[in-house]
Formats: sequence, C-alpha cells, structure tokens
Amino acid sequence: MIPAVTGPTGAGKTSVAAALAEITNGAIINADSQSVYKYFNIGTSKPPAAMRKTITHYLVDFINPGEQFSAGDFVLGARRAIKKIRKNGKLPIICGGTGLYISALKDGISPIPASSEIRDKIAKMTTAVQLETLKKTDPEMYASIDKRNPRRVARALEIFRITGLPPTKALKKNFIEGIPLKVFFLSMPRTELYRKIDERVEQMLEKGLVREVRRILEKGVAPGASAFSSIGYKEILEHIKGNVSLREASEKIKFRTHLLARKQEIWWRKKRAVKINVLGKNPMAISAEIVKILYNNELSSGEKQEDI
RNA sequence: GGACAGGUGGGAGAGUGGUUAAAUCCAGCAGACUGUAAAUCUGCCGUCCAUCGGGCUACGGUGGUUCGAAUCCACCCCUGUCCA
Repeated sequence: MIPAVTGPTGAGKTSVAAALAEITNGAIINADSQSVYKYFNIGTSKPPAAMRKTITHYLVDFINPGEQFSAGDFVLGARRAIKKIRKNGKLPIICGGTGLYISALKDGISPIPASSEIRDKIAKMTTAVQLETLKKTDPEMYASIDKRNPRRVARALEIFRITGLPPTKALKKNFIEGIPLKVFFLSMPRTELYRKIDERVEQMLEKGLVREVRRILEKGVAPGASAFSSIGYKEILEHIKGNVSLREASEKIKFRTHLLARKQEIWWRKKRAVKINVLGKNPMAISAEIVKILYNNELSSGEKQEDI
C-alpha cells in the first residue's frame, strides 16, 4: 500500500518522508497546496534542493504563481506520478499537509474542473440569487449545503453550469476512483507544536523571507496571485506595503500557522489515519515505525487503524 | 512636590446611571467542508448548575450617592506624559 505522511505544519513531515524514501527506495509526491508554486520557497518550507537531488520529488515547484492549482489537478498529477514511480520500481510516498488533496486521492473525486470564466459570471450574482438558482436546479443540494458559505454555493452552481446537471447527480458521474492509501498522521502535543511553529517562523525570517517576497514581486508576480494568499506571504506583503511592522507581521504569521495546524488536525480526526506520536523521536525512528506498520498490514488483512 | 491623562474580562480596546457578563478585534477551544483548502464557512469563549433557563462573582481599592453604578462623589493605591 502507498504510505501518505501528513500532519500539522511543523511536525516534521518533510524529513520523515525523506527518511522513509531512503529506507524503502521511494520517491516523494508532494501533497501540499502551496509547495506546488515556483519561487515560493522559504515560507512554504519546501523540501530543500539538496534533498531533491537525492530523492525524486513530484508535484513540487512547478506551477507559476499566478496559476490556479486544485484538488483535481493534484489527483491527476499524483496518479500519473504513482504510475511512473512504480514503473521505476520504486515506492511512491505521498507527503504533505493538505488534507483535502490526500483525501481526494484516497477516496476519489469527480472530474468536474474549475472554470474561471463561469466562476466570474457566478461571482457577479448576489449570494441570494445564487441560492435561489440552486434551489431551483438542485433542491437536494440546496438542502444540505452550507448557505452561509459563498464558496460552496458558487461551486455548486459552477458544477451545474459546466455539466448541465444538478450538482448532486453530476458529482457521481465519471467519478475518478480512489487509490488505497495508508495515512500516517504525525502528531505532537499542541503546546509543543506551537512552540516549534513559532521557532520556525523566526527561522524563515532569518533565512530571508522578506527578501524572497521582494524578489518574487520584482519578477512581476502580481500581489493578487493565488500563491500570495498563503500564510507568511500575505503578511510580509502587508509589511512591505508599510502597513505593519515586521514584528507584527511575524506575530500574525505565527498565529495563523497555529490555526492552520489545528485545521490539519481536525481534518483527520474523524477519518482513518494512523496516528504517530513524534515528540522526541528522530525522523529515522519514525520512518522505521511507519515501515513496520506498512509491512504488518500487508501481511495481515486485518485493518488496524487507530483513530486520532 | 505640582499639573494633566488614565486604570475594563488572557491581550488590545469600546462603553459615561438601568435594555451590560459588558461592543469589536486578537489569542484560545470545538467543528463543517469532494476542484480557490495555507482557502471558505460555523459554534463556544468569567464561573457554577443546567434543556429552555437559573445562580454567583466581575470593570484598581475602600467607602458613599441612588430604587439601580463599570458609569456620579470622596479618599487611597498604581501607571503614563508634562512642569518643577
């Protein structure tokens, strides 16, 4: 089975996946929604260049900052990468913190793409009108949808416009089946995790996050580019504009990263994942633990997955 | 020593007699979420019991005015700025 290493930011996914790749002769497929972007290196904690020389990485550092990348793109790309890695006789390892991406790969996804053209049109309607339209086209979806969440509502309508079918039906059509994945969730106590996150944010600044943002802007990347919406970049942008001090920006980055970490935990709390406590353990020990579980599970058919 | 300004819940910060357990923001906590997901959205957030709801303690301290005070008065303590 394919292992997927996930967990909150700062838990050490990158080094664990690297260690795992070393002992299993594996290649890594990135499942982090921000690390796909080019030039955004420090703030996204991409796997370092040296690591990428010895271990093959897929879906990292290959999208232009202005372009959109989505769960569907990830699934398609990951499936291709898995095939290729297997052909080379290696073990594919998924690594990243974007729960939706990993879940989509594992459980499948419907192949309805995003259309910025349609999205723009829908955006011109008020939410009330959007809801009205949805109510008429798909009462079932209307009943279950979070009506206060504009993105949900807009996407439902988008699906309708693209397929001409009620979203509930469209989502079941031509479904891209999932791939069996064994999800390993690296975990550590909150207080410890928050401490590590804060430390890491300081390190990012020392490494020159501000400089990186300046360079990206000099390249002509628009401040509104989707890659700039990620934690660390948004705040530094504000600092460069002169709206906040560097200190304020770094505080904000820390707090927003805490929130992110919590969201990442919540995502897997009720889903099947093997929780691995990483506090005080080194990457090699952790990856050895993962190998052991992977190997045991392949021998015994019984599922022994813990809840988080 | 003198003159102002101010002390509000974990933090910032509204509130100048009742509808205020006290706006708002931040932090914290609990969630939703199948193509923007590091996004978007929701709930809780003094304390105790509790289903609606109810009790208790709260706006530096102590006393007072009042049917009623975070809000008015007196004194005291502390903080900031300015003058000596």
